[in-house]
Amino acid sequence: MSEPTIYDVAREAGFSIKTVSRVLNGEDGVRPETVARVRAAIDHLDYHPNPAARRLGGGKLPTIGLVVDSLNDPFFGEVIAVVERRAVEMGMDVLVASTGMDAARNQSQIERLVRRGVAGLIVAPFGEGQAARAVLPDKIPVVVIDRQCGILDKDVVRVTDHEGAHEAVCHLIAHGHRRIAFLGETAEFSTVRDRLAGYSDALLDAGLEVDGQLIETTCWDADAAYPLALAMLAPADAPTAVFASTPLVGLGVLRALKRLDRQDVALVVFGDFPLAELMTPPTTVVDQQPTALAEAAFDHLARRLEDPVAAVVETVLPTRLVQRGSGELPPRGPR
Amino acid sequence: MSEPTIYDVAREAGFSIKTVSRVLNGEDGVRPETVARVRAAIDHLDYHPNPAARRLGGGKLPTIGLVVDSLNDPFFGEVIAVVERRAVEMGMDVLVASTGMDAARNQSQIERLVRRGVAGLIVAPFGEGQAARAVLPDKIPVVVIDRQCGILDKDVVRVTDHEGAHEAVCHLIAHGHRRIAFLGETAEFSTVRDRLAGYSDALLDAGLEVDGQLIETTCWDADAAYPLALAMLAPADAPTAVFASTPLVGLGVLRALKRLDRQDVALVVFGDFPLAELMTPPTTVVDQQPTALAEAAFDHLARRLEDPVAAVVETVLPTRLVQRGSGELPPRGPR
DNA sequence: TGAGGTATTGACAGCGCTGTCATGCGCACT
DNA sequence: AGTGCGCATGACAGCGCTGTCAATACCTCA
Repeated sequence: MSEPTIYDVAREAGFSIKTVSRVLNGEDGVRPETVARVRAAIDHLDYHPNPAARRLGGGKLPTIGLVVDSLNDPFFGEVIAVVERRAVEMGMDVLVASTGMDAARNQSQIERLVRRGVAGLIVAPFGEGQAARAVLPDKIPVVVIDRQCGILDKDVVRVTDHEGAHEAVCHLIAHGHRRIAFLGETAEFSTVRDRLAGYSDALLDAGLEVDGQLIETTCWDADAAYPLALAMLAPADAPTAVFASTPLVGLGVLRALKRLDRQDVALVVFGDFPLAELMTPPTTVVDQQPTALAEAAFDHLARRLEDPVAAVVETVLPTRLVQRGSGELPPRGPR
Repeated sequence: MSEPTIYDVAREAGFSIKTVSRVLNGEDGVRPETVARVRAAIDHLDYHPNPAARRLGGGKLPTIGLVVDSLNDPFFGEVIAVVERRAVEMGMDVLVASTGMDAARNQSQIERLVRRGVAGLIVAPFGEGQAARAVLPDKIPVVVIDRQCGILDKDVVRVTDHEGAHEAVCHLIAHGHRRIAFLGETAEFSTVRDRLAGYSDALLDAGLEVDGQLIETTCWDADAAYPLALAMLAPADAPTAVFASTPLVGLGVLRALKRLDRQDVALVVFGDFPLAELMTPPTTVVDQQPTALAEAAFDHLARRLEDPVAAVVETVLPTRLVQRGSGELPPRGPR
């Protein structure tokens, strides 16, 4: 009635549990004929090894931990979907954890997953440098996604934040804009700093000055971004274009534009979002391909699961400027 | 160096492991003074019980399994976020699994989670009736969300699909519409059938006829809905209003409207979505409050975790018509 | 023919916990 | 003083697996 155990398989196959264990783990030194007999017994009984027992016997769970800022963010939604699909393909499952942008919670979540015995971790770490590094475990493979945070001894998969922002702002400049706002989340994220640097460099490259008045880096989420965007766009000398460093910030900006009933402000958002093409005008974005990022992260994790001492790699995926209309608006003349 | 075990705690506290175990599990028959000493030892050593060992000793993992159609659907994103937050609050964690709208995968995913030893399951079941019921385990608590599927012996949390659709279509009728299209995913979902029934009833209540030409129930996703919506809206006698039975279908409709450059077709979407208010015109929706639904589902699961034989309850949450503009458009006159 | 090696398999302990049952103790009561 | 009981605690097996080491059979080579 209850689940078959390794003893049932051993009895059915006519070998000891150890031999069954060997077959299960693909160890060699077992005669092919024996392997076949054991396999047949496994199939016949529909046996599945008990992960808890395996773990107790000194192993890891067939489980991957995924730690992200927020589980309902569309960007991470794509990541979760990809990671789960890939994990299931290789017989593993996925424990999810959110940090809620809180350093303490970030740490406790990671510790919990490690104690659970996950085999590996994919993390969008919250925080910076030493502090961020310190909470990442060393005993199991970890792949860092989206951010770098100065972590040198872990595999990292991220996108060309600087270049993507640079390209976007150059694009706006090429369309005649001179006063371009930057709205970002907290500068605690390396991504935001890199994108800000790309923004600044683009302005400097064009011989324009970087005006601190046009830079806002406290837009924690869309709700926080909205009033800040309103304030930024209200003055008579308001910027003629806006660069939003994340989709959530972009959403706040779009709300502000809607509220002000303005369709003449150019906008480029870093990070694509589902309904961008339905905006009026359709929103030009820097696509960071969350799917490809997640696939790459999983590839790295799978590789390191096989070979824990493989060399550390940092993968930087290219971004892609998707012109849809909002980024190609000309600057509005003075009122 | 490695994690402290129950033996370490026992030694530190000066009791046997069994007494520590009793304290850990809140069993009574332990002197308060002893409890305090054991607690102190636990804190001092920063001891955390090993879930795998617990499970092996005949228990369940402190883990909840969550099975949904798709992990990057915004609706389920909200559900995941709520479930994870609540789970972590009570010291549990969350294994996620997606069915990809595939009955076989639905079944294998559920089986896998059960084998892993999750303590409970929250499932948006795929499929119908007996078949759907058969894959749900009986040994652990299960809460069914979003759909009913004729499952009578499990807690269910869903919304007023029929009433919500009825209200939406009445709303369109009240604004003068007579030819109203229904676009839905597959009729395999009870939700879609219920919403279709609400739609039909609203028409009949108003003395209007139900025209099969205006009903489409094969819009699996936004990509499938788009051409179907285009076809539906192309003819000279096209409907003047559309009711989309899910946000994904609504997205397809919005794309079609954008493509046709029509802003005069009334639209109500069942299910809110993040950028609805930024559409032109802003999209009127039937809000199904995914957050409240997830909270209720978790409440039920927590209750049943404590009391496995509690009476089965079905919670039906109200929907709310959110008027934003698209649902209040008047019918366009004949061309 | 016998020593030594290799290939294959098995016996058994132990992972960290919980369940079962036993033990010891102090108390009320006869 | 003797009996019985309830309370607090402990000893120990067992959950299903893997790691270590031993055992057996069969070869090879001298």
